Amino acid sequence: MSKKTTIYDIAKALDITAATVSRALNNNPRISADTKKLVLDTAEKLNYKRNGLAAALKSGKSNNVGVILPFINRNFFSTVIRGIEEELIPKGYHIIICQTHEDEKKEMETVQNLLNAQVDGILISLSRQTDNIEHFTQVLKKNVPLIFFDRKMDIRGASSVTLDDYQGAYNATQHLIEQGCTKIAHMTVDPSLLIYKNRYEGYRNALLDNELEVYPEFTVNLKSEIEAGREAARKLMDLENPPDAIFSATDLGALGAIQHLKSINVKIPEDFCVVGFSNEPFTQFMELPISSVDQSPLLMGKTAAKVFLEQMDSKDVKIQKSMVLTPTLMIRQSSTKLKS
Amino acid sequence: MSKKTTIYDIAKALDITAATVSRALNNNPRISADTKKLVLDTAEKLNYKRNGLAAALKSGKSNNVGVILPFINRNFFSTVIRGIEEELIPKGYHIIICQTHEDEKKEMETVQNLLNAQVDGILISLSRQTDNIEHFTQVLKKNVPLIFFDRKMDIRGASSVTLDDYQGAYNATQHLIEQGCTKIAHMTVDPSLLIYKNRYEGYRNALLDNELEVYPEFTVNLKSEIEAGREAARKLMDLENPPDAIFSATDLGALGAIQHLKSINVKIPEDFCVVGFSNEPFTQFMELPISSVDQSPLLMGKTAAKVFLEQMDSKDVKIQKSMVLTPTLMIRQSSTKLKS
DNA sequence: TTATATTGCGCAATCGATTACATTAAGTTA
DNA sequence: TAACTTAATGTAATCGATTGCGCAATATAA
Repeated sequence: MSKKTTIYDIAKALDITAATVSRALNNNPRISADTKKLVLDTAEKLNYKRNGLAAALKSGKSNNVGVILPFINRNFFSTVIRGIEEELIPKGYHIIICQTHEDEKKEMETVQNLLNAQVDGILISLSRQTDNIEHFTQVLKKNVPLIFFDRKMDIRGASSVTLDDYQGAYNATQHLIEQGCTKIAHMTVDPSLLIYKNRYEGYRNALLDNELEVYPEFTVNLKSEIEAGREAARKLMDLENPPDAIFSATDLGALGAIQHLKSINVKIPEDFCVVGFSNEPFTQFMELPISSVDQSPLLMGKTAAKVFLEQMDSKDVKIQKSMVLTPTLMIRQSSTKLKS
Repeated sequence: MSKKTTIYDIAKALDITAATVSRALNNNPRISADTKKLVLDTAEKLNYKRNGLAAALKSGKSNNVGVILPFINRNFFSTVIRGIEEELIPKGYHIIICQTHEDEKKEMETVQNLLNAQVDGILISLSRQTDNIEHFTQVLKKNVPLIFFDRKMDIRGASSVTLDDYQGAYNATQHLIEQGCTKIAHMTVDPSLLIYKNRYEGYRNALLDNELEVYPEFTVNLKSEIEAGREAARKLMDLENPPDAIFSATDLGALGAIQHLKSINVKIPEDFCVVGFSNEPFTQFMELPISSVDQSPLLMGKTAAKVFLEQMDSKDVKIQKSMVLTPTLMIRQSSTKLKS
């Protein structure tokens, strides 16, 4: 276990001081080209590796950024992460990923932990439960960039990258209307979360703009689970005047609904259309591929990362950016009544 | 932006030295209970937060562990991560996740980066390409625990947690045989990777143990993609003497095969059985749920984390552990010819 | 009562890199 | 040539926490 070589070792080898070595390694213009080369060569020879911790301690910059999200094992989130990585790793950052499991308390703890670990920034997608903002004001007070993605909260000083959920929902609903559906139901999850509220509004306004009635009993809340989708579809179809289409705010909900509809021999898409939301991979694998709204998770991650980098580059100026990505409707068989 | 409080601030407030404060905070037995209480109270009052970087620099322990894997946006891997987190976060560790995208060069870079960041340990699932071991011996030389999961390499000093791929494949094949299939084909990916080699061996030996012939043309290599599965199935069915079952080393391969089989009106499971590997979520969502071998990713992650903790607890003693988890065959409709 | 533990805490070095502030030598200008 | 730049490097403090060693005060033993 050979001791790691430090700048002092290099200094000793060249009979100069550690300060000079440090400057040479950092390509400081006040160091002569000759010395730089000597230092670089010796560093190489001695197999020198910069001790990130020491540098971090002194400079206050850890080169770590924290990413907080509800779950990692969901395609949407893991793809966002991939986007973040693609931007940040090449810049020398490390990504610390933390899951909240939709638990506000855990979210608050995690923020504290990351702050103690001296992260240079925090990218976060809110837990469902969260309504406290104290932990976020703490982040901002410490002048640590805070960027929300997907699930945001409006806080002065925090940036955000979100999807235009309203537009996505509007487009999906409009598409169903264009397919000839007139009694369109909506499955939502937790209307207290902004994203679901926006999806509902998009759905609602598309109906209104097309002079279709908005039946309250056509909007059902459910957990984002497949069984819940089945159950909700059952209830909808048991109505006196059942719907002829469903726009679901989640893909699993849509899938559950389709399963129930098939089980009661409803023909999709001939007699019933379904559109989901998130464009989860399975939607295209199904025997009956499911139409869905794509959230561009890769782009969202990259964008959030870029916003973070901007904020780092100009720590003095206070930047606050709110970016909204445009969703893409992926039209598949589950809603293709008419061939266009 | 108030300056962070340090142990010196606490010391000054109580008119004692920072050394005492440090010891009190670390619950050192040489500090009196009274002093400890005072320090703790004052720390609370001044909103003191330990600077992890400083502690890390001094102690050489960063409380970060690196997790390296090919992709994060695959259910198997993201669930392994969840398992790792569940064990390590409560112990105060942070998890730095890095993706190799199956690129050996990137893997080597990543290992270097993590080492420079002074991680306390590295948990890794090999990239497909990797055959170099230099970067791993470097890790071990620095006395940093190295634990492989799922995709391993045999290196002195490194531990591993893997699945008994052989057994999983054997059971799957045996199950197909018990369903009455006699001409069982096998879709594999990259036979140079140990996991696929073992799956092949399991398949092969199950056939041999049942005195079934092993036809070379029944084993096909493919990428882990759905189209490849379709294509491979086409080739298999075009054989003079086509198979009556497929055991695929990947779920996407199985799905692609099923899609092709359906398209040529082969009845599953009546006339043809299919079993996949990995138990990806979609396998149970399908209209025809696909049998698959579950890899217990959560358990794998937890186990790998525990092995790491063990190694940390006894840094002096050299522990090398190889753990093999038992797979579970999830029998679903795609291979249920006979009701048991 | 003297010798010896034990308890509680301070002193100061240390981890490795960074950087404001000298300092020295060489080059330039008038 | 004196006065002044400029270039290149050195000095030493600093980031915040940890820890071996030592010392004083109190407790225990002989």
